[in-house]
Amino acid sequence: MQKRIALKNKDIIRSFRLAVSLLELHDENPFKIRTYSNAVANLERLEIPLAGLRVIDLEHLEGVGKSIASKIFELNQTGSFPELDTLLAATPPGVVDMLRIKGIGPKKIRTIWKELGVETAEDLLQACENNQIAALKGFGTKTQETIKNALLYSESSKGKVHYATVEKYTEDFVSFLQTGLHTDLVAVAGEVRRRMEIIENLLFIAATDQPGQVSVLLQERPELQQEPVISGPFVWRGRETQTGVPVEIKIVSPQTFYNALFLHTGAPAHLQATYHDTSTLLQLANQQIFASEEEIYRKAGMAYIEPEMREGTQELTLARENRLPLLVTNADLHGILHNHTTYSDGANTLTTMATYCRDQGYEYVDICDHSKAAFYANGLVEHRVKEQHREIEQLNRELAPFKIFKGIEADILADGSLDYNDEVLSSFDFVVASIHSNLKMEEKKATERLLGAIQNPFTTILGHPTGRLLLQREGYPIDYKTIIDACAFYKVIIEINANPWRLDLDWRWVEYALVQGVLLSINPDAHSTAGYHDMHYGVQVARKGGLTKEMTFNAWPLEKVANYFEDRRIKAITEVK
DNA sequence: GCCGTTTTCGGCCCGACTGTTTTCAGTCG
Repeated sequence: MQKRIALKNKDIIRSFRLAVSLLELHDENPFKIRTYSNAVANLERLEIPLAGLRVIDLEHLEGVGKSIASKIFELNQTGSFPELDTLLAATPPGVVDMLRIKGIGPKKIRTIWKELGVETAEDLLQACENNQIAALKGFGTKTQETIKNALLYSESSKGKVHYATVEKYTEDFVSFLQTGLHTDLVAVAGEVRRRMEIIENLLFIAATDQPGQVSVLLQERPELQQEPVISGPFVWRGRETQTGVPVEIKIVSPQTFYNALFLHTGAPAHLQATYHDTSTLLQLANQQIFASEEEIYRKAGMAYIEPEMREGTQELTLARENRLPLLVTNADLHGILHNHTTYSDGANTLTTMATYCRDQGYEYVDICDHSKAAFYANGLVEHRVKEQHREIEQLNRELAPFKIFKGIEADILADGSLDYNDEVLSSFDFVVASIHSNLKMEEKKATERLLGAIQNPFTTILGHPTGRLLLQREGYPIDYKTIIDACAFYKVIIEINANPWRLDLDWRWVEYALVQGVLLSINPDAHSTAGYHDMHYGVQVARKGGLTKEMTFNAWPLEKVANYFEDRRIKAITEVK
């Protein structure tokens, strides 16, 4: 009997996306490919789980007919469907991997594969080095460079993961060791404790008087593969096999636990900081046993520094002068800005997005669907803006005192203008301006384009300033100081996009923004109710950068936010008259 | 492969941009 697998909608969508790419790669009927793409677009907007549906129910879904319905059903039964299996069997795995390369699509990959016989990333890099790619018809030196850069970027991302990928794992693993070793003295240290956006290794500190016990316990963790050559009696080293991330477990005596935790949390620049003019924190923690991290800082004559700030930048001076900021917390947030609904490319309806947010205890939610230039994301043409506004007004009457603000994520066009006229822009409570197209830009071009949007009186918030996707693509280069200075001058709020793939504005620029008096808003860019939970990651990087409650726009209460939006909107209308 | 009929087969088909061409295919969002 076949095992029934309960797939999530996104897993099903992922399989169909792969099928689309493979069909294109194998030069199948373009209309068939379009149909699959349409089905994917419709499935993305579905609020109900596909897993429980019968074939006959599936056939009634928009864009889904007999064939696709049975494929969805089959996916749920077996995890695949015959056509996908056939396509995969006809494609070398290395060629399937190439589909992930940004800047080239299935057609170009087909040419490379068929003309040059290239079937792996290594061969592809070699072909770039040998100038074979540039020589292909329809290719040139620029395409070859694009491919080479993408391969090198992907190579440099190997064995690294987003913070969000390992957070839950590290928490569970700490509990596991605490239970097994009968102690509370187990903690994650290193990059994870510092809440770095990209994690290159997992480091744990475990206190026990019986070091041998750790190896015994780890036999229950098949996902952890030891590398005996680099391990020892007081350190276990190896890898977490699902992600490939290196893992290190330091085994210490209970007395030295806090010293070890301290020494393995701060970045080198933090530990090398001097206190009382001569000694470093590193020396201090190596010389004397402490019963807590607070005690270490006290001894050094500094205020306690939160782990996420221990990077060796401005936090040491602030701690010495007892001027450390009181960092924003999840509990400080009153509302959630920048969210998508089924009006554009979100998975949940306006009502669902709003009531969910209300039920989580927030005072307000801001809906920012895509604007009309984002055709691919079903961006809102003018009459649909009006339609959405009517629905928001109706819901606001029903849900009061909870408030839905009418926002939009307006595309910043190539010339820095926004893609609606002033009249339409003035109909929103506020505007998030973001770049989504033509991401290949020089720093000068990108900075000027952003400046254009910042100078638009209707722009309230600058969305994900660099467009980066961590571990997947670098953002366009920008002159941070110029952008932040302009936001200060034109009173534009900067978003800290909380999606773990973005975390953009980068936390390294938070302090500079605060010094210039720029407000920051921690926004999830949620495309479903689940997306709201990304706020947590945004708060972490914001804290890392030193953000306070006062300077976090969405930590403001409803009335203050409403007044801010209205004042700004009226000022903009007056300005363009 | 789906849809919508003039019900059983024809039509479906974003816009901007890049990099390659010398008029447009491929890619992206």
